[in-house]
Amino acid sequence: MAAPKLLLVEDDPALAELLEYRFQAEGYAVRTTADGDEALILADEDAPDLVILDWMIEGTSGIEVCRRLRRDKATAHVPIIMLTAREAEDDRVRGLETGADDYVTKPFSPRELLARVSAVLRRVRPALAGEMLEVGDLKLDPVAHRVERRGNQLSVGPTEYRLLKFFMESPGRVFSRGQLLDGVWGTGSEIEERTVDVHIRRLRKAITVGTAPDPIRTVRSAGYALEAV
Amino acid sequence: MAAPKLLLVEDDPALAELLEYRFQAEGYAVRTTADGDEALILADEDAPDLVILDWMIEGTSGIEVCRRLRRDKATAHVPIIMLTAREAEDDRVRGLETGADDYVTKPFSPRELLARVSAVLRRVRPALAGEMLEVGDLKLDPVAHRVERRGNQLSVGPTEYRLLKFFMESPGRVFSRGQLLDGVWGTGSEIEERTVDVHIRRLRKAITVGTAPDPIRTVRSAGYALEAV
DNA sequence: CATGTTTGTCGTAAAGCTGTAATATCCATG
DNA sequence: CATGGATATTACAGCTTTACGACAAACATG
Repeated sequence: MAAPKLLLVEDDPALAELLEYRFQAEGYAVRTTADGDEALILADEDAPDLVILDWMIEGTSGIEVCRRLRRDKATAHVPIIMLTAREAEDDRVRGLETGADDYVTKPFSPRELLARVSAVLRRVRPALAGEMLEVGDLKLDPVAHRVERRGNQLSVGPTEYRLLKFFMESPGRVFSRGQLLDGVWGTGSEIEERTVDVHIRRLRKAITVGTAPDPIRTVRSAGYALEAV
Repeated sequence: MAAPKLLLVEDDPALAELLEYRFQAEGYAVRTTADGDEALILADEDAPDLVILDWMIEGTSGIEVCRRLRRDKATAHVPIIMLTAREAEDDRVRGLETGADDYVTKPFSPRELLARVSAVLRRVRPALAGEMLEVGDLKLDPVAHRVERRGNQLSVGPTEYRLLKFFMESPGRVFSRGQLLDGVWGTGSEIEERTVDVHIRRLRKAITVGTAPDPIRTVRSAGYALEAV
């Protein structure tokens, strides 16, 4: 999973450093600036997945930064979480009206901000919040019903799709043909165990990309497993 | 524009009445209940566009209501704003982790809650807020009821329009015929699933412009999805 | 009320998928 | 290296799902 890219705009050095540290520890790629104008430049260079924006910063004000981010097509849909003083209800309302997605009032705990960032990302970019299955170079998006390998869209039939999804939910684990029949075809299916072989073959064929190695391992007299390649 | 449907779950009668009044004045269709179990029933009968959920209610707790809404496929994607006591940071974090989209801490002003509701709806259901929907080269203006593609004005029938709008609110996502019937025709419609095919074909025909590719993807034995082309 | 549009359903054609069986190949072991 | 057991591959007939065209009823519109 690519690390979600955050842009942190905060002019209190102590708070900025604390947050940067915490977010990096959680697997986010963080860039930080104390200045509104610089924030706009950074956001324009490489659009972040989410902006955390202190409302009271030097230079261009938070509200103005928010408005300009929304106006620029490249960043119009990047979610923004603003940090405001507890008392300033007006700021909060104005921020939401300007197009901020959320606010967190100071003082807040890093844990709360983390939960909020993760909630927003989950909503806006499900793929970034881990609703996507990844095993080695295989990616499966259950919402879009898509499978991709090394950037190539794969065309996978219904049964092969279910089979692959089943494997990807337990990477590395060996399943017997009986277990696969139960898990993929449904308990009590009246299907020949040998038929599994055929679908494994079809799946292997479907996920072949160039010279990439076969990620499905045959375990003689036991079953099959999907390996992270 | 159809009035956005809110479900308000609040057991303080005074607050409930106040909010109901304010939201109706702003053009929302509000249903109110004080009880968690009843909330689930109401939400299931007719999925609201947004739920405002007090964390401390009688009967089933707020967190449980939230979890169950998320678990039911029909309401899994309905945004939830929770109302919490100011001090209870744990509740807020837990709420966000459970799948709530936002929280507002008590006491709050109705104006702030209004701003937040509108912000959430704008983000999750842009069409409800009158914003332009864009997916690939398709543009849909919910206010003017117009659809255009690559500069060409398209002529789209009523049902096809609703269908397209529904798709454009969740680009890339695959919907089963049943989900489409619920979302576009309304819950509990007594229509043949095969009929969806026909409307898909009509929609495909309506959005054909020159040699532009078909943005509607058929996912065999699963449904259809609109792709950003 | 006449006219054109929209809507849901059918029947059929076309496309795609599935399970099985027959055959070839692989592999561990004596 | 021969052998028995297990897996791989191929072909195919039957089945399921989707696309398409046509139609009558319902609806809207002037």
